[in-house]
Amino acid sequence: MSTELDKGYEPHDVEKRWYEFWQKEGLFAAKDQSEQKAYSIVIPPPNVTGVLHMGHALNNTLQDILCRYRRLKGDNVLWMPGTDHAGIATQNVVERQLASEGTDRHQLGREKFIERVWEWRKDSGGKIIHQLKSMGASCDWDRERFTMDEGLSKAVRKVFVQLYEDGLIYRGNYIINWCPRCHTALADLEVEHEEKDSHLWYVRYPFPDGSSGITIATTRPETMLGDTAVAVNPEDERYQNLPAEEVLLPLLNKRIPIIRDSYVDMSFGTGGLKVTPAHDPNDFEIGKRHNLPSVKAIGDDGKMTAEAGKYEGMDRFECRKAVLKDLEEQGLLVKTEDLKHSVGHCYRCHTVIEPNLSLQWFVKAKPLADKALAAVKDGRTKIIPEMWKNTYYEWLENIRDWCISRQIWWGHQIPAWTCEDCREMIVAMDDPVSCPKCGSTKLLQETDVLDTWFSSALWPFSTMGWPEETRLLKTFYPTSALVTGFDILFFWVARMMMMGLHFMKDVPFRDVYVHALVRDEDGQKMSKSKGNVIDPLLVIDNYGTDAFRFTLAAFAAQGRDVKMSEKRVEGYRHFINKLWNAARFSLMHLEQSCPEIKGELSLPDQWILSRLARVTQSVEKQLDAYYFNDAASGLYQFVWHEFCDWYLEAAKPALYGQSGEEAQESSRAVLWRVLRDSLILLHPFIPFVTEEIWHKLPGTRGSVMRAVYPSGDGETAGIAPDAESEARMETVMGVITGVRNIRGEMNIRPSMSLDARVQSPDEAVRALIEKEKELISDLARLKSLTVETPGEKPPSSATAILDKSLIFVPLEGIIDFEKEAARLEKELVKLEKEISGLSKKLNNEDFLAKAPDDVVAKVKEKHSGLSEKHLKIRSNLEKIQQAKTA
RNA sequence: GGGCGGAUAGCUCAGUUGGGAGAGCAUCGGCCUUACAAGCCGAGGGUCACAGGUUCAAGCCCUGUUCCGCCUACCA
Repeated sequence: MSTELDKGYEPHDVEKRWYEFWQKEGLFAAKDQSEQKAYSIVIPPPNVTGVLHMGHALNNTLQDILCRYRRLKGDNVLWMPGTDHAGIATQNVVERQLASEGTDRHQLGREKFIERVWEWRKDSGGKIIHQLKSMGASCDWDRERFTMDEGLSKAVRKVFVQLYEDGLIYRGNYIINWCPRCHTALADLEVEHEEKDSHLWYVRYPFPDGSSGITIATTRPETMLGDTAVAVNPEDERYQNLPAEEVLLPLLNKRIPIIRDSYVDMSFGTGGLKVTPAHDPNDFEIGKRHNLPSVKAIGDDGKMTAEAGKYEGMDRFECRKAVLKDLEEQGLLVKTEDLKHSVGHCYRCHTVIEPNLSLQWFVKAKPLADKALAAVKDGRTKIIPEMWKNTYYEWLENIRDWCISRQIWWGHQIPAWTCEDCREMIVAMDDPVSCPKCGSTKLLQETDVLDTWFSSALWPFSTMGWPEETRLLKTFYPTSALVTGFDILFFWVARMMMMGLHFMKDVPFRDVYVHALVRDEDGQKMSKSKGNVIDPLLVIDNYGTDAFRFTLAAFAAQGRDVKMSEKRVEGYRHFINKLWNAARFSLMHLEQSCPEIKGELSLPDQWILSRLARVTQSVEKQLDAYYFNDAASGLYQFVWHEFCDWYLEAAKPALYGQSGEEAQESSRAVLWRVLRDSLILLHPFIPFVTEEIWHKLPGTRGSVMRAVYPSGDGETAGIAPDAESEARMETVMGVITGVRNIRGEMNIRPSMSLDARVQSPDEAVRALIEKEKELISDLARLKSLTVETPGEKPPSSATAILDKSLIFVPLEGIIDFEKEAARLEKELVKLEKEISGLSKKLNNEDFLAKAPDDVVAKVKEKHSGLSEKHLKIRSNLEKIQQAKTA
């Protein structure tokens, strides 16, 4: 294989090639059983109807980083992929398809319709899986699951039956959230509330004799057609001695009772409340307390029922207008006020929700929630960042029963049958043939299906083969981590906790890492209607997957939203390219050999190995704690500013053989080592480019995914942080920077070689600079460098100060005295500010007495250092000013 | 109504034990220096939202205020 690299990195064919390679080599595969440490993550299953958006991109990048990192560390990693059947959403998609063909599901029939959905799924469902692959996701694809698969359906059924037998599932008539468009009940969570400008209408319900009556206030006048009472607070003095105990319901001219209930807020409106038990949860409760009949005036299709009299068949919003118009004409509309109130919408189709009385199935949530609550409180499951714990507690502590039945066709049909003869309810694992009570064979299966979230609540164990006792479960349950957005903390995470604890007797995951939302660059939520959506696939096309992934990781700080803009991705593409070119340069010097580090190392060699050891340690620490951004930016800093900017430049003479063969050998060895380790460290973040370079790097075999993860602890790795080399290198870099600074400020072209003199009272420093003379001269572009004890300042020279040393650059004929004076003055001002701050501390007796000794010593040292520096600069400035006037 | 988060350089944000205010981008100046102009070298830029408090010491801890964002709620 050629070791030549192209001048710029071209991601597209590289990505495709390596992804296929990884799959072919089975590098994503988990072992059912292994000596290795187990690490597992189940993917938050995207909707089978879904297309990849920024949220998925972030979510899966983070999971992939964790999984690739753990694999490199030698763990047996299972990343379980799959999709969710998304009952309502999928049914909607196929129904739209039918509509375009001029038919609908009722014409087709249930069985045929389900077939159609499966067909749709085969053809176009699961598109998102391919898109995840283009993100580089290293899921164990051979294990891909779907919530409607046979195995998972069995798990669903088992759970339903057992919960029913445990008394945790019941059926009953309650007010639920009804979506008239999707034609199904929804859980409370599935209703999205939005503040809307609306009105509060005051309507007079006259007494039977037509006299004054009671005026009520309502935001939904159409529901009055289902009113069965008017309520007032028993304490309300305005309604103490009424001439009648009934009023006439306008428009329908029906007598309804006046009831007294303390629920009524006397301060709201007129203190009169219309009661519609069939269309309002509160009214339903009041109705129960007072034995009121429930009248359903709005049907399941959102149109008025026969109970609505002449309004029958009218759409509910049309009816509102008609009712208001009629009331107005009859003089019963007393007044209209503006009112902001929140209106519930269907989270799937955004239709206004209708609270509706209906026979549904519910999960009794409290007993399950208590366990889920305890597991986080006692730390069996950790939520990261911690602030989400409160949100989790808050919800579980106030949980209400969960409506799980949906009046759609696509989903797990509820395994319940009613005997037509004796009305016995049968809930069973196997379809019953006859009624166990009366023996009748006339059994009718419940037509409702279960909420999709019911099946996804089982995901961590149903995907691993439960209810069978599989080896997979034994190896990987509880999973190590769950990575998810906070928007499904309740929908999914809390419910998985409840189900996992109930059925597996253990939490479903050790850690829950909750990441933020991806927003646009102005912090707005991305949405199609706003037109600010950035398509991840387009980003990948334009910048490459690695650049995109690195951007996501670098911005994924805990507890803060990720603001995404293409410009940022572009910035990180530059980083990928930088790495690419560093590799290109390195490979020119590495040729075929895979050298071993031996012999005496140069200072830059020692330094870069120490820095490598540090970044290795810190990346490990950061990833273990889910500080993705810190890990990413630490690597960025190391690769670009330490490896490329300093090490490669410093190592050039040695690499080009200008310092002898031995130096060339050892610098090659160090270069190889640093590049190799960097590739491994970077691989979880940017898998493609690292794999590509890995294969060009001599001395590597197979995939970088099979590499041994480096460690920076010296013991096992041979490299360790080395504070002394770092300090020495810092001094050297300080001298170089000092000269460069003078160059920059004096506008001296880089092509001009300079002389420099360093004066230092410190013998060790003089020796160091003397020893590294060549390196310094090279990087600072000096033609001579003299090292001496402090003495006379060379005439017409610019000065830089490094600790106790002075760096002079003689600029005979070049120096601009004005400029140099200004430069020094600026430096003085800066120093004075710092010194005065430190003096203030040192003059404070309390500080000296109470602060820890090491802090005091540090401040003292700093103060004296800066004071000395100040003195030197001032004397130089004086000389410059003399020279200026001379 | 309840709760949570945020306010730090022009922009986007780090700042995980209270002791140095930092990065990237943008800006300005200089460079085609044999990996990279998608680059290199250098520079400027801050009342850490506001007001108090604790402390020898506060971006960080406490109290209050303002403004943004989000979640939650049976507000007719």
